[in-house]
Amino acid sequence: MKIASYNVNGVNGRLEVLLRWLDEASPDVVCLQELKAPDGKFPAKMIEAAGYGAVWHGQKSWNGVAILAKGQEPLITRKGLPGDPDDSQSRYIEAVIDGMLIGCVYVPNGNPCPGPRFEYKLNWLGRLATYAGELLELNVPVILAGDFNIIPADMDVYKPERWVNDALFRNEVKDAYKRLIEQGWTDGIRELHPNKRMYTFWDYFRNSFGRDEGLRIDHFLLSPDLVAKVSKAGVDRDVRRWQHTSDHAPTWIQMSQKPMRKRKLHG
DNA sequence: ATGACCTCCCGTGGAGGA
Repeated sequence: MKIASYNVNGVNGRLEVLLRWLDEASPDVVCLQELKAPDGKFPAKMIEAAGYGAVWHGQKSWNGVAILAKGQEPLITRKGLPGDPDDSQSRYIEAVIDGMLIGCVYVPNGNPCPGPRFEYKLNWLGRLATYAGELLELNVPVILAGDFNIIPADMDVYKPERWVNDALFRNEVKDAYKRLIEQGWTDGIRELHPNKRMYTFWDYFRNSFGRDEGLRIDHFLLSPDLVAKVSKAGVDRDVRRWQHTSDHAPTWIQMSQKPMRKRKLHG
């Protein structure tokens, strides 16, 4: 079972790229971020024609997240990150697929830093930590996948010294990621590739992709019972080369088997 | 380097992205 995350940077503007990638990569589950479309403009019919059921949480112009499942309808369990009823940004959606809880995450960018946008990011990450802790207590298989807008370590950025004051690499943000790991989540990509550069984003400027000046900011956080089941992980870098492509590349993990529908932990 | 490059919007440049 292959589970992917892809910040499409406009689901309608990139629809051709998305559909081609779905056809070629054939992921079982896809978490999409940055739809940049309101609910009524989500291209559900084209995605269905490609063989995928979908649930989505859109927003005009910005943000927006969706979960796709091959050959089935995801069972939606949540729209929006809990913890602030005044937060109107569409950055979280969650669904059950094959007995697994899939949380699709789009963490705020946070730039410029310092400033209100950075404060919003830190606040959002605090709410995510609270909610992620509740998810772990359920003792069911959970994956939090998406664009975290966090560069976890020096290895995850081409020139760390250039990014020290950026909202993606500030200590407060790296610490927020570490807190999630300390809760018991495992970084699925790093679990399989502990020493490899695994960039998932290259900006449009300066021929960043051609020079491989990238960032690893798209992540899979696995609940403890899923860690032993991850057999492969990778980045579909070729997609970043395509015409009219997103600045992110699709990123994925492969589970060696379907997890049990229910699992009881003892002790 | 307030840069570049790309999306969206009802726009004909601005905001947001990372």
